[in-house]
Amino acid sequence: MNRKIWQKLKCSQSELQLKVSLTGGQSFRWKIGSLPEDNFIDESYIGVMGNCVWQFRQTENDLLYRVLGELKNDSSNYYNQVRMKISIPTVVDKKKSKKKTSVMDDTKLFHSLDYYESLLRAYFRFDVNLSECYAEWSKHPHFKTESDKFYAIRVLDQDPVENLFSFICSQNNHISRISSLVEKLCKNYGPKICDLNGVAYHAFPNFDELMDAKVEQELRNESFGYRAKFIQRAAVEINDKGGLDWFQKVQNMSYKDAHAELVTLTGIGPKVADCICLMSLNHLEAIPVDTHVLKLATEHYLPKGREIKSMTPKLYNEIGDAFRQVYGPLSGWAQTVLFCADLVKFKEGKSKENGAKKKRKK
DNA sequence: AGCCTACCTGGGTC
DNA sequence: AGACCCAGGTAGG
Repeated sequence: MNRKIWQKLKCSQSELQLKVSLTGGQSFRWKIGSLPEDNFIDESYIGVMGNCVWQFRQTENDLLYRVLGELKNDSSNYYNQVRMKISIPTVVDKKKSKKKTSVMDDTKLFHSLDYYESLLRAYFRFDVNLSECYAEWSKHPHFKTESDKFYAIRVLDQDPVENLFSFICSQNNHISRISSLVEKLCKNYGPKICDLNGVAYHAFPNFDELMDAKVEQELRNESFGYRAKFIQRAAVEINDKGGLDWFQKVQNMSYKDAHAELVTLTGIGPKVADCICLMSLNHLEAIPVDTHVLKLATEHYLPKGREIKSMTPKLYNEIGDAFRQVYGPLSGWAQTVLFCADLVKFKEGKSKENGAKKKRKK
């Protein structure tokens, strides 16, 4: 099997919209892009997941994928080590291991095709039938009006380590800057996977790479601002709590207990804790309440006429409960769809404003 | 318990 | 040109 050959995974467009699922603010590692030799006209996405560099695109009935590069030593791969959902049929190529070839020249995949498919099924949560979910959630009028445009947005099942540190970076920030900070973490502390057209692709570092006291200053020099301290401290605290075993434990707790455990870490408050619960610890009833969701909640989910001065823990819980009441056990997924819809509308609104202003200037 | 303020940085507005 | 505002918040008072 060759890296250059596109593989197919059957998947209709009503079950997956790649664009918003990958770039709508859940993960910060997917970029629209292609290789110079690519000669298709549709959009493709390149990014790192599960210690592999992937390229994705989509046809009417299939998800197309290639693995452009991967870490040879993937013992730190969370899908293997932390989740242990997948048994790995590693392809051992004795000839290759004797020869000292760089990863870049290696055109052969390290694992069986089943392995990569299993990764994708887990990552995109293909066990969830999304059309059925949308039908159920559309019983609420707000979801029904929003979902026409924002179809088939999937909640990704991400690596908890990457997810946790990425969302520490997310506070008080735009997606574009969050992405650049996450890239810096990978570039400076993560193992390099391969080079493609002069661009180096790195896996996300393990938390133990971020523990050293000097990391805070290094990150400040890289313009992380006050998040630098949170990252370094959280890494130490995770280690003290048991590292990867701790992530496993938190995943197995009830949602409420997992949330309580996460907020004990420096730099993780209620909102980021819910992001982690929802996106990488399998607690799909978690509702991250940020400024956008607060707005949605007051407009559509809370009793009207209430004056809101600030976000208190009590109000935070009320909003989460209101969404859980309406959307049930996968309410965090429904909330993600609404959030993406609101985010895109917010952006469009801004660009319209700007367009109008430019016109006025003329 | 609720409310306030400081916190880094980069991009946009006026 | 140079304040000022804001962005998927959190800690500490």
